[in-house]
Amino acid sequence: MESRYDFKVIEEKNYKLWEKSGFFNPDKLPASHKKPFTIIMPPPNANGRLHAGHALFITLQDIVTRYKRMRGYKALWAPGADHAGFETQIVYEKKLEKEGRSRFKMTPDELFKEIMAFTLENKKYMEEDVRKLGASCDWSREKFTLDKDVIKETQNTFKKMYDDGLVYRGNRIVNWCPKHQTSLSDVETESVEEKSKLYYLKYGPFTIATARPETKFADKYVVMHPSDARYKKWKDGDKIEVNWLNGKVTATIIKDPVIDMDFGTGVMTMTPWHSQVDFDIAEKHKLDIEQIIDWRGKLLPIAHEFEGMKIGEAREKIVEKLEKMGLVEKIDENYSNVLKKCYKCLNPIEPQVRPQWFVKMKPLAELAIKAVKSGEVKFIPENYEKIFLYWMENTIDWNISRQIVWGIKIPAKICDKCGNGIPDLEDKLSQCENCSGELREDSDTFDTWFSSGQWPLLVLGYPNGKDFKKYYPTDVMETGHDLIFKWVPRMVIFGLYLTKKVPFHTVYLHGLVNDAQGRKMSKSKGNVINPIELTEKYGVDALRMALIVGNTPGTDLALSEDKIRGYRNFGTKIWNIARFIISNLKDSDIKPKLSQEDKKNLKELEDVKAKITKLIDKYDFNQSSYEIYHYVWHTFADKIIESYKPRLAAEESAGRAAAQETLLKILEGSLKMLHPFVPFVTEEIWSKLPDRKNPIIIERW
RNA sequence: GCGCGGUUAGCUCAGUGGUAGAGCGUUUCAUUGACAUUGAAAAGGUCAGAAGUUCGAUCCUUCUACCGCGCACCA
Repeated sequence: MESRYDFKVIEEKNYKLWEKSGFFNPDKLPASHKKPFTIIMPPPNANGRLHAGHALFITLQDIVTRYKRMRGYKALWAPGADHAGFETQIVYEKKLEKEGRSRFKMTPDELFKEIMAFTLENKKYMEEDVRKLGASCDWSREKFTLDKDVIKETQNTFKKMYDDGLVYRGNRIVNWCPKHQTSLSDVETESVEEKSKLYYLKYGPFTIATARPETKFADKYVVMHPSDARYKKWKDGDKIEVNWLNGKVTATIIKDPVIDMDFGTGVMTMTPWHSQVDFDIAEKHKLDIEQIIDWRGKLLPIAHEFEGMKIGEAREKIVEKLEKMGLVEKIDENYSNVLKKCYKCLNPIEPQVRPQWFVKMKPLAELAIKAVKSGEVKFIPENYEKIFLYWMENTIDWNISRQIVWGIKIPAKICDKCGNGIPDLEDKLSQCENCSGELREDSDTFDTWFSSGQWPLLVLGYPNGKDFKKYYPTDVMETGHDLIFKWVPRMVIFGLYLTKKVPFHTVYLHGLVNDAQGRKMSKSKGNVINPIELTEKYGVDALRMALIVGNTPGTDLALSEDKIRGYRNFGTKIWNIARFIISNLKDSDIKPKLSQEDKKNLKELEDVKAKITKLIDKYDFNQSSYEIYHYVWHTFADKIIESYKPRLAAEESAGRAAAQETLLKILEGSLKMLHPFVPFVTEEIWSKLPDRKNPIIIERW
C-alpha cells in the first residue's frame, strides 16, 4: 500500500469504477435489493458551475443514498439539470449586453436557440462537478427541465388545471419589473424597507397621505373607513368637485373597512392600476381603473407636461407643481415604507395590471395543509412546518405567465378583442368562442416553478412511466431552506393534485454555506469559496466531512479552510490505520482464540454501529458523522490499535492471530460506517483488503 | 408590525433536566514508530440578563436585551 493517500488519483479511479459497476442504477443492483428508496435531486442550474451550497446538498443526499444502498434498498437518486428560466435568461442578457447586443433586438426564436446552446454547453461542466463530488446518482435517469416529455407533461397539467377551474386568465395586478420587462410572482420579489417621504396633500375637503404623488394624476375616488366619525357627513357614493393636478375632477366617495383610520388622515385616493390595495378596492366596488405608468416605468400622456419622464425624477417636479397649486399641506420626512423589488436586479417593482394566467391557490393550498397537518409530510427541522403552514394559509393567486422566451411555452391562444384565453395543446384553435375574434398564440412562458413544482413526477415519467409506478412517492426531499416557499409547497401541491399522493414524506432543509466568519458568500465581497478548488487541495472526502460535521439542518454553516484541513488529516488517519492493519494481517494457520478484550472491542463496534444507524435513520448527519469520526480516531486508532501492538509483536500464537483477526474486523466495520461520508478513501482501502468480492458501495451495512 | 431562529471556549459551532463538548488556535511534554505527523496533557466558559417550575435548569416556562432571517395591502 502506498504510504501516502493520493486522493486525486483515487477519486477519479473509484468514481469510474462505480459508474462502470452500474450500481448507481437501482435496477442493476443485486436482486436482494428490493424495497425502493428514492431521492430526487434538486436540479442544479445548468448555466454554471457548482457553488458551496451545491456541494453541501450533494454530500447530504449522497450520504443518504449510499447508506440506504448499503442497507439493502433499491436506492435511486435521480439527477437533473435546471434550465432555470428567468435566472439563465438574465445571465444570458448580461452576456449579450457585454457584446453590445440586446434581447429586444432579437426574435424570440433566435434568442431561445442561443440560450439553449449556451445552457447545454455549460450543463456539461455542472455535471462534471456533481461527479467530482462523488454523487452516486443514476445518470441514466438524468432529466433536463426542457426535455420534450417534461414540456409536454407540464403543458398537459396546465390544460388539466384549466379544465378543473384552477387556472384562469385574468386582468389583474402583477409584479412588473420595468428592467426585465416581465411579471414576477410574489416569491420573486424582495421587500425592502426604505426611508421615504410621506406627502400630505389637499384633495378637495380632505387631506390625503401618499408616498407616491407621481401616480396620482387620475385619482378620482376618495376612500375612508365607514365608521370613521371624522368623515361621517360624507356617504358612500357622494360626488364632490376637486381641484387636482390636471384641473377640476369629479371625485366619488368610497367607504371601505380596509382603510386604517390611524394611518395618515384616514383618507386616501386610489391608483388601482399601480397598487395592490387600491386594485382590490377597485375590484370590490367595480371602479374605473387607468394606467398612469408605462411598461418601462415612464409616465403616460395623462401626466400632461410630465409625460415620458421616469417616475423617479418626476416625483419632485410633481410635488413642486402641487406646492405651487397650494395643495401640499405637509411632508413627513421620517416615513419608512416597504418597497418591493425585483429579486434579481433590485429595481423597484412597478405594480401593473396585465392579462395573465393565474393559478387559483386556495383549494390547492388546502390539500397541502391537510397533508402536513396529518403528518403525511414531515419537516426537518420541525419548525419549518409552522412556516410552511403560515405560508399556505396566506396564499394569493399565483401568476404563472412570464414575458421571457427561455422557458416552457404556455400552450394557449389569446383573443385580444375580448381578452379571452384558451389552452390549445394541439394548436387547433383560431377563432374565439366568445366573440369570434381572431386568436393569436400566447407568447408567454411558464414561471419556472410551475414545471419545477412537478419535478418529482416529471423525473419519474408521470403519468405512465415504469419508474413512476415503482419509485413514486419518493422518500425525502432535501433542499435549501430558502426554497421552503418557492419550491416545496408547489411540489406538495402538484403531487397531491395530480396523484392524490404526497410526492415525499420527509422534507430535509439545509442552511446556507457561509464563509469562515459566517458571512454570506458574494462576488462583491470576494469571499466566494469554490468547492471544486477545495477538493483539489484537500480531497473530496475532506470537504464532505467539513460540510457535515457540526452542521445542523436549517442552520447556516461557516466553512473554513482550517476545518477542511482538519478532515483531510482524518482521511490520512484512516489511510494509515488501514496500512498498519494490512501490514499485520493474519500470517499463520494458527486458529485464532478471541480474548475477552477482543470480544469487548467487537461488541463496542456493534454498539457504535447501532448508534450511528439510529442517527442516520433520523437524518442526523451532524451527530452520526461526529460519532464515527470519534470512534475511528480516538477509540479505534488511539486506544484499540495501541493496546494491540504488543500482541502483534509477540510470537506466533492463537492470541496473536486473534488480535490480527479482530483488528481486521473492526477495520471492515469502520470502513462500512465511514463509506457514506467519505466514499473515496473507504472504497480504495476496501479494495486492498484480502478476499473482496464486492466494492464497498454495495457491501451490507 | 407579525413570525421564526440565535446568544455556549480566543474564532466557527455542536450538545444535554444531574461534573460543560468538537474543530481550528494557544501552552507543555513525548515521538520519526501505521500517521504530509501523531500521542499524552494543560489553560480557557456565572452556557446573554432576570424571574419562575424542579431536589436539581445551560436545557422547560415567562419576560427583557441584542443579533440574524423571513413575512407584511398603513396608502
